Order: sequence, then structure tokens, then C-alpha cells
Amino acid sequence: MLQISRRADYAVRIMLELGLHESDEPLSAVELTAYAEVSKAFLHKIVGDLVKAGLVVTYKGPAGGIVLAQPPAEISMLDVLAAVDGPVCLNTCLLRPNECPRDALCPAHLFWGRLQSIVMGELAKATLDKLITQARALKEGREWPANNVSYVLEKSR
Amino acid sequence: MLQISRRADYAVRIMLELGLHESDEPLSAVELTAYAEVSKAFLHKIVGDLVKAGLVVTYKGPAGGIVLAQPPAEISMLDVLAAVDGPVCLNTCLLRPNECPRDALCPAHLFWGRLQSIVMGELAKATLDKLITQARALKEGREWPANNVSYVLEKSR
DNA sequence: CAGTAGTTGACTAAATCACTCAACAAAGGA
DNA sequence: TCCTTTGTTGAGTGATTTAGTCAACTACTG
Repeated sequence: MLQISRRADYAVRIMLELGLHESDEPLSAVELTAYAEVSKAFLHKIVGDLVKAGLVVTYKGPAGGIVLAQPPAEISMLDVLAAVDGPVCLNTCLLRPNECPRDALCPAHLFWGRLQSIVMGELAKATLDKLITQARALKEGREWPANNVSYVLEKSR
Repeated sequence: MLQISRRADYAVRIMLELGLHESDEPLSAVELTAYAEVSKAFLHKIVGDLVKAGLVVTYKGPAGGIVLAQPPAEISMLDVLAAVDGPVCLNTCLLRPNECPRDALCPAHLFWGRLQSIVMGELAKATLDKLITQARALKEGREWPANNVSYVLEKSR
């Protein structure tokens, strides 16, 4: 169905909440589970992936918790997705360049490649600081241009 | 991993080959399997979906086979994907508007929605006749601008 | 050293995917 | 009317993935 995984959804929520967290103290997993609506055990799985990707750091012991490892402006949704979902790869034939025997002769191949570069570009442009700004605006009740975007599921014919 | 299904890949190949088929006679499933590199039984499954979606029509009996049901200019990759893979829905919370309780308050939701509309737009723009033109150009050995697009999988840091 | 908090590996139930198989239905020619 | 050719369909299957859970563990702090 061309869908991101639940892990990726949770990961974005987690990163966003960490970015919105003002204090210098780490945010505990317990607080995060409440916001992200995910079980503690599963949250730790996801956080583990984010740690491996260098997106967050964690502290053990009392007053421990989770903190962003980089400034929000340097973290993109592409990083987050790659950390928990693996690389964006619209079609198996795009996994490695020149691996598919059809390759350059296959117009479908070219199409998937082009679409993939567009998706990856959008994901890379979407940095955490932009989402944070947007989140703050939403909280204050301000309108946001992106609100007007319509994503139609059924085809209009 | 954010990937289309094998079915969708095959479906695009099938549609493309049908579009490239010059004659008015239907193309038989046997010929299609050779091109799309898919078993006859599985091909029929996929063709069945395409028939239901009104994208192709089939004829039984000797000299039977498969034909496009619409002019290539009116068939987009979005149609093909929807026929075999179901709707494009990047995140479960986008399945139906206003169903997700987080909805307008959730900046992640807005982000996924925006990305989805971009993806769907690109899929809708990619009509079969464009792919056919491109395929003919590739066969003739002409260069095609889209060839130069790079889709990077690893993040360059 | 007791309590808090994150870490890890093993496990699992359910779903999905990518098919196959086999019986069937329709069309057309001899 | 058969017979052959071709498409149709539903049931089934093995492999893989997903979305978790559980429990034992490690590390830090006071």
C-alpha cells in the first residue's frame, strides 16, 4: 500500500516531542510513551535505532532519559526514516545502481528512480526545526499554510 | 522500507508492454509473461486487478488476450498503483480525513499528508503515453533527460 | 547497595506477500 | 458438437515482515 511503518510514525513523534522539550534535562521514556502512544518496551526498541543512527543520546539512572544528539535544523525526516525503516527504496530494482539487468533500458525503472529522488528530496528538506516551528504555531492556534493542502485518496474522475 | 509491491512493478511493466504493442490484436498472456518476467498464473492475478479497475480488457478463446481499455494518455501510474496496490497512504492516520484524533494538532500528520499529495501528484502526472514515448526513445538509443537523475540511497554526510 | 532508568536478545502471534495449483468458463474452429 | 485455446477464480502455502511482549541485564545516582 506504499506506507511507512508504525515504527517510523512513532519515531517522528518521538523526535518531535524531544525537539519541543525546552529544558536541558533528558526526557524520560515514560513521558515519551504517553505522548507517542506507544508501549514502553516498543519505544525503547525504536529509541535504540535512533541512538545507533546518532540522532539521539540516552542517559541511564535516575534523572536519565533521552535527548536529541544534534540541533533540530540538522535532523531531517529522511534521517529519521532511514534510522528506523531502512533506506527509502521504491522498487527492488533501485536498491543498487546497475544491479537490475533491465536498468537503463527500462522506462519503468527510470520512472521509479525519478519518483524516489523526489520523495527523498522532500524528506531531506523536512528538517526537525521546521516541524517544531509548525507545531508551536499549531499549539498557539495560528493558521498554517500547509493546513490547506488536500491529499485526495480517491481519484476524482 | 517504503516500497511498492512486486505486483505494482509487474503491473507497470504489463501496462507499458500493452501500450508499446502496435497491433489491434490482443497481446496474449504468454507473450506478456516473457516481457514482464512473471509466471503466467501470477500475471493473470494482476491482470484480473487491472480488469476490475477498468484499465485493460481481456478476450478469451484462440487469438484472445489483453488490450488497454483506455487511451494511454488517460492512464496514469496512480491508476495502475491503485488498481493493484490499493490507495497510496503513507501513514495509517491518513486513511480517512478527520479519523485520526491527533489530526490537525499533529504536525507529523500534516507532514505526511503533504508528502503524500506530492507523491500522488507525481504518480498522476506520469501517464502511460509519456512512458511509452520515453520507452521508444530509449529503444532508438536516444538520450533522455531523465537519465541524468541521480537517486542516492546512502546519505552523504 | 537500593532503586531508577535505559538495553538487549529471544520470542511470538498475526498479517502480508508472492506466488502456485487446479478446476473452471468461454470463445472459435473443424 | 467437440476440442483446443485462452482467460478466471478461489483455495492454499511457504517465507518473510511487522509490531509488538517479556525478562534478564547493565549502568548510574544518592
